[in-house]
Amino acid sequence: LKTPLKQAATSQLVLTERQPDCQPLTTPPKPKETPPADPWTPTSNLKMLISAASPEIRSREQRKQLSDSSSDVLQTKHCLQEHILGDEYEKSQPSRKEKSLGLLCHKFLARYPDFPSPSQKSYICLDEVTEELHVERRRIYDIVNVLESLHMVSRLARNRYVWHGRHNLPQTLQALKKVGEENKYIQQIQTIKRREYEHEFDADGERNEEMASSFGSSEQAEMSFVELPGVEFRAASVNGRKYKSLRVMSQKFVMLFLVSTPQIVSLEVAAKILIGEDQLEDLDKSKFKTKIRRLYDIANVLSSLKLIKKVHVTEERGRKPAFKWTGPEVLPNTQDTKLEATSTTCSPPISESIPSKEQCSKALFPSKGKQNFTRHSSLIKLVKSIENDRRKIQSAPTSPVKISTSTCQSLPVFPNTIAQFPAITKHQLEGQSKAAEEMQMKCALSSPEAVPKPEPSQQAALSQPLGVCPASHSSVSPVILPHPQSGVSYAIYLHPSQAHTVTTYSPGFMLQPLPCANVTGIKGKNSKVLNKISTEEGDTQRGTEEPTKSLAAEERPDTKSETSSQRCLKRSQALPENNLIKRRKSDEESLDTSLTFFPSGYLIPLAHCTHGNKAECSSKEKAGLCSLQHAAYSSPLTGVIPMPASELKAVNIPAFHITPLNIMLSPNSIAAAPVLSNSCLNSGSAGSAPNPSSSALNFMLQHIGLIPAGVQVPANPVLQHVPVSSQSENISHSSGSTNVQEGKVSKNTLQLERGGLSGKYGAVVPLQQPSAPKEPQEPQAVTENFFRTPGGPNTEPSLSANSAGTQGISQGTLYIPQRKLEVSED
DNA sequence: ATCTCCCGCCATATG
DNA sequence: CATATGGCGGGAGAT
Repeated sequence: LKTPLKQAATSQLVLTERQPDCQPLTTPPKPKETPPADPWTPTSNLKMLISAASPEIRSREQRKQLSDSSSDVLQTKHCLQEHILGDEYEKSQPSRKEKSLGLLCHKFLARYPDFPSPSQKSYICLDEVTEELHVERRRIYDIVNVLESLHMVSRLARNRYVWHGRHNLPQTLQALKKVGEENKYIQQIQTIKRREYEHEFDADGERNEEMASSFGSSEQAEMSFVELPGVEFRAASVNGRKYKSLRVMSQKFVMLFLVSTPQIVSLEVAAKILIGEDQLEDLDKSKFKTKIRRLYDIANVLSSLKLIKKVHVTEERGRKPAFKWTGPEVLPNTQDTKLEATSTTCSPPISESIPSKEQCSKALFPSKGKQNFTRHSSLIKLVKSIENDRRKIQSAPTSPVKISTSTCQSLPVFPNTIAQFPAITKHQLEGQSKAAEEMQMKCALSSPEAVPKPEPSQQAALSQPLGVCPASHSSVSPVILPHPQSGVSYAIYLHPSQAHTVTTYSPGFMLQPLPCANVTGIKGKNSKVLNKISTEEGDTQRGTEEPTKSLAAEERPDTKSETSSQRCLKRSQALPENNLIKRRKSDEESLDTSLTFFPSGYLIPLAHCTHGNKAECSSKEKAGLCSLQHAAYSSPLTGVIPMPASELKAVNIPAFHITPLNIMLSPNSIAAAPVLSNSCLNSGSAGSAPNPSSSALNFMLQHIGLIPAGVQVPANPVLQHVPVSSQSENISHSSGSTNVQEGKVSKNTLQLERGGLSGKYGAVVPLQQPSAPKEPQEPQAVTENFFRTPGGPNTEPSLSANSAGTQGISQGTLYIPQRKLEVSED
């Protein structure tokens, strides 16, 4: 009722059919009185006509090519839509796409330089823009609002904006990342995902509880807008209390990318988080829909900026729309002096704009400032959340591992390492324009990404018997599984965070895939694990990487650093653990101190692990950082399995078998994956070979927190299939479902063998390089995910060393239902 | 059917 | 008060 049916009008016209002059409709919009004439006929008719023409044709030459009637109709339609088009002939590409926000945004952006010279500011006059672009004002606001959120423009006065271009982007992103971290977004994501799987929608207290804790209990409406020093909203303008929701949403959305490990965020999750923040009370469906709509709007703009790109995450349930961050990796800033963010809520400081360049550089270089973060609700929340976490931990049923601070501390800190970073960064910055961006990417890439090509040296390392020790850092440790026959060892890096899934690859053998979910009994889980990301759309990405793509699946040196890291499995996200750590950190106030935890899913070369992890890798630091150092790097993967070169390739190949393991770590456990054992390349056959003593294994697992103290894991190959659940709760559920699932499992296995699926399971990374490329191609998507081994060429993953290191982790508990174990192999 | 998301009404903010 | 902003959600095009 409300909206005048434009449709109705349309229909009528259509009926009328060709009307040479569209004119009658000058003011089409409000014919309320013409409701339902024959809605269908006309409409359907029109649809048919349109559909008749293939989309392509339609868009290209629909005009000429189409038959008269159809063209007429189209025209008519066109006229209607654009009431003003006097001469309809011309292009008239009514297709909806032509009017998309994304396209419009491109046009808009085309008007201004990415990096306008500081000296001359460019102003934006909305009236002009709307006119020139032929769009309604409303649309421009959508674009501008998002740009404002990134501080690419700022409003001066009515109708007037200043164009800053991308100068502020680095700082903005850094600030956003920081805020995102402080906001526990990582945890929130986890929570949401977990819940999703557990029970689709059950509104039981448990859930609420969880939610509540995860999202700060109080839902203080904290719609805060993150500002940069020189770019705050001008007093005169939009400052008031209006929340600028689109702006805020946009920033939060971006934060999600910056914070999550694979920098992929599904709309669904984003929407939930954004909703949850303000009001967790009603999970209204309509609200959700609206949020999604808005997210699409934002996403379109961000896509135009090339900051994100659309992808799909495929889960068991099907594929869901998501976006992947393709923007610049955010530097882990260690301190921010310049980058402080202020919430709008507070009185906006009015500061002068600082030359962006300068700012950037300052920001990059730690001047050691204190955090200037303006305190805002997020901090408060943080505190609360921390408390909650602690509480949770303590009370946790399964006695989750607590991360002992001491452990962290024990790790050596290598401040120096960091030092290097800045230099690079600076360098990058200097070249501001795109060149700069590219450079960054390169830098980042150089190191770790190279996963696909392990070096020979690695093999050597592998061959050595590894010590089985828990890695020093809790967060990720490699698990090495001996492979009996092949003699190949695998290292699996478990990531505490979400993954929980580990994949084992067995060369020549059968593997059993254990769907995590099945094993675990948790439905959702696997799905996550399984999802694969396909990037089909990537529309216009910058040329930069194209060439690379062509490479075989295995190696694609990605150009983008971050990308690589993200590529890992889809599933995961950040772990709660990380947050914990962070929090603690924050509590202590010490910046880096000793916390070492790796970003989720990162693969760390053993050798370097120790230091690598330390600060840089620590939560915030990004892979990029690590990469720079080359030594430390991490791969976002959840599970990594190193194998001999020959095998490596196999991984890519569809044919090989992969057994996914679920390892679920208790949320708290930071621990890394344990190194199970190793076998050497040659070990050969024997399953019987008792390489890893079971006791040792158990010890490790327990140590790491992968299994509860009481649980014993058999020392044989079967182990490989051990699922570990990270969440205690899950475990419980699992037991029940286990049986049923088993059947399923087997099925899955078969499928796996067929190929294709490989990608879906956890990430497997071969440590060594495959000598011969067996199967060249796998869908890139899959490959990408799998092989993101960090570590550049130099990096050698020496499993041995690091793995042993972690003692601190001891507390972790590995939950492995025995049954599952049984199931697993057989 | 689902995913996208355009369109534009209308509440608010601004001047 | 007239406009400028921009929240919001219906509903239709794209797949």
